[in-house]
Amino acid sequence: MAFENEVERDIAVIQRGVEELVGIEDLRKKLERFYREGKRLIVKEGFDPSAPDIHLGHTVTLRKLRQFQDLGHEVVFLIGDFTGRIGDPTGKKETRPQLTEEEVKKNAETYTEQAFKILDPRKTRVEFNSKWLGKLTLSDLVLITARLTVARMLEREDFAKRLKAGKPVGLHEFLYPVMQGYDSVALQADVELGGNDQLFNLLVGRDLQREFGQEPQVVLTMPLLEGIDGVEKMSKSLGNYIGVQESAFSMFGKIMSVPDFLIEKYFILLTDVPLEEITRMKEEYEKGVLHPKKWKERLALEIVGAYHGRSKAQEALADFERAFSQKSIPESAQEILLSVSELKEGKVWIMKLLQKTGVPKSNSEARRLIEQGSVYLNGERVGDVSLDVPVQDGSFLKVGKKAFFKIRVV
RNA sequence: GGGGAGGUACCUAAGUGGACAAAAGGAGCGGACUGUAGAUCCGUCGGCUGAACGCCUUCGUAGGUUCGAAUCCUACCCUCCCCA
Repeated sequence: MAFENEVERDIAVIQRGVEELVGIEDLRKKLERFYREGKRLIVKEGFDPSAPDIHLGHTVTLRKLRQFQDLGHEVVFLIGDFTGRIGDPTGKKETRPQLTEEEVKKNAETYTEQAFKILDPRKTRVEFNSKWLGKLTLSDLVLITARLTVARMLEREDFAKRLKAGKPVGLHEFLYPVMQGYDSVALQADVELGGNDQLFNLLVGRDLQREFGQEPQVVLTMPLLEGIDGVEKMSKSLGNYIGVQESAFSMFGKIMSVPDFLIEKYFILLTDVPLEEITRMKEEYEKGVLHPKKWKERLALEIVGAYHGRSKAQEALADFERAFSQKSIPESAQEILLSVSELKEGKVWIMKLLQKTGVPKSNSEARRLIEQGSVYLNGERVGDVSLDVPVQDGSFLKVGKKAFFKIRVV
């Protein structure tokens, strides 16, 4: 076989961190053809337009897409504007609210803008699946669905589980994998990427392509990335996410609060540090030579550096040390504005001040925070709800462990 | 279409006329400890009021009975199971 070395080398790159790779022989064939005839692979991933904030969880597959681009292939960034109306059954969510065309457009823009922090725009094609799904007639749909069976649908773990648990399964939910699969047909995708929870959907695409006489796509899933709680999949709604738009300080801090047992996984999936090096660090950690905090710092530097640059990452580290090791004021504390008229003899009611931070969701919560001793002004605990506290320009407020504020009096 | 079970807070789940803002566990939040990790312990966990054991809203929805309803009645909506 010609180009054997190139193909095997590429496959090794592609396999890093992968959870499941279905159709490795197909992949080999496709890569071989790429080298022989120059036919680039079409690598597709679908994105939900209703959640346009990209976090590190999304970047796991985005980074993989980027690797394909670096190997010379074309990425189709597919916005599921049509599918989004149904809602992926993976989430416990009901049908999603219909987005207007403008909303979809706007979300798509912010979405791709963020995605291009990772993807190469020149090798990315953005598509919307309403383009073909919107044109299907009912009889088209019947013909497509006729190629799949109910038993096949029930193989999906999520459906099977809910069925068994006596939870509802909407008939329309069956259409989600069908439509996603049809996307692959419409795009003639060579590879489809997704999180491991997408495995079923991606496989349907493979089946469907075969039914339509196409070469079946290679299915590649990445592990789901646990969020900073270390348990649940990283997601915005669970609040356990690290957004790619976040400040260096906040990103750094969040990475430091990730449980130790995830360090290796984060390294593999979120950095370009070579696998051998990661393994070496892990061994050192297990031998007790490498302190986990140091290891994690390295991780944070890598990730923050990728989004903010090396020097900003270093600053974030220093700031982090200042805030937590030395328990003093981090440079990057958020400012809260207080006008002179809000002061009485240089004092404000502590509750007022807390509300300004936006941390407590209600006054009751604010009270709780104070009563539980989590509020510090200039390093001194404020434990009494009724206190009026003296503030000046530059006063420093800490709420809980992680929220820092600098007070500006104007 | 017939029969049965059920809808309680973020989740699981108790409660079947007053002591219920509602048991218990989990998640979350906070404190101690620490490395903003984990484990552990303690506290908290609808909202409003410069806070009182005062008020408002919440037990699928809308009405009703009652001094008083998550609990009883009526109608409606939704889900699950069995049969067809």
